[in-house]
Amino acid sequence: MVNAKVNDTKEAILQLGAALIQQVGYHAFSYADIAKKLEMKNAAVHYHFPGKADLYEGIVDAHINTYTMLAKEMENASIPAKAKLETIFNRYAHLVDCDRICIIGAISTDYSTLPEKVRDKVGLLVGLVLKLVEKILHEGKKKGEFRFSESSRVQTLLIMTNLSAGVQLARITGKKDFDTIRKSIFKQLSS
Amino acid sequence: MVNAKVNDTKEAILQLGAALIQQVGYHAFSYADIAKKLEMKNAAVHYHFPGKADLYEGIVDAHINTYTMLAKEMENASIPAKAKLETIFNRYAHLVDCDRICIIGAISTDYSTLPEKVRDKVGLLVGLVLKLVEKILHEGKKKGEFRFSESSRVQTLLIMTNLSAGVQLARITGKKDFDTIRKSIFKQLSS
DNA sequence: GCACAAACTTACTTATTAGTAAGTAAATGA
DNA sequence: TCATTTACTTACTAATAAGTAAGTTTGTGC
Repeated sequence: MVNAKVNDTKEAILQLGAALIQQVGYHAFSYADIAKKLEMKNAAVHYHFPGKADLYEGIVDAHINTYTMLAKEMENASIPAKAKLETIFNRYAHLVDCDRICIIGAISTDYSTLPEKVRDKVGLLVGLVLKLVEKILHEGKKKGEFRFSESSRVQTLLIMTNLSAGVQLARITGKKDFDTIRKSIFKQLSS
Repeated sequence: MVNAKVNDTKEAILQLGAALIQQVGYHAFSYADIAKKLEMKNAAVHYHFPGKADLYEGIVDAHINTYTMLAKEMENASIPAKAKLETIFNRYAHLVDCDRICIIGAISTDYSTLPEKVRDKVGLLVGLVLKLVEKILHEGKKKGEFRFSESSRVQTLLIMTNLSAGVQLARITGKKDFDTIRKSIFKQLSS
């Protein structure tokens, strides 16, 4: 990989880094692993991300961007709230297929070992994701698509913990349990 | 630490190991960390657990024992199902205070890096925990303490994922969110 | 066509990792 | 009491970790 565009390589490192965090955990892979898979040298990874914490920060930043964009898209999309929520669920279902766990779940394991700067950004990311789902639920309730007795915020906490740990559990007990959780949530929301 | 009883040292390693897995993650601590904290040499830890995977296996075994005993106690206890469920919830609430995440959540991160032998035992452990809660919910429903429309098994999946990811989320957003989830679950169960 | 910066590689360092081999001190058991 | 076992320590090894300094190639603006 000689002289590829910056953003290509940097992007590739970010995506592989995120995949590894979600597949094996942050402390279970090294820069050498990344370099080997991307067919470059160790030092090339350090060129883009001097320290491993910088890589982590970059990955969190990327997820903040993704969810900021997703939130904007959903704000403007004129589709049912149910379809919006399904989009979120599909993202999590896909994780199970890739043998990944959700990024927030993965981060929560590493959290105590992260520098404060990164922790702060993680807080931002989590806030973003929760807000996104909260808005979908709120909209769905207002439009009569969803029915739930808790506040949208509390219902978001319940559903997002179902999703996050559902993906984790599926690793151990199989995907069927994730699908069961998924169905149950939608059933309850439209009862 | 010269000539302490086997079980004392071994037990201390197991407990510290579990704490570290739940606090910083399996791949984020070393035998040197354990040795230092227990004021012994690196090789002493290897004496009790030759490889790190053996330590992991020992920790999973210990949890299997704990939950087997807990299940037996609860089987025989003549207290309300609600009290039994509260015992489970208290265990998880305590984790938040110790800056730990739940052992199953922690394991799910490491899962892909574990040897098959350990994975199998993890499967056993998860089955045990789920069965324990399922029985509590089933009993509570039969006695009219709890009300829920799903099967006990599905309701267990929902609640346990709420709990596990609730503890993880609380690390990032604060304990208040865990308490919110807790209250909401009990409210829904007795509605 | 030349300076310069971007995107690397080569070649290293230092620390830490898991793990082992050999020795020792104290308790146990016959 | 003497051999054996248990629970270690001492002293090491080989591999891997993160990270860096210095050099090289390649594209770009002027």
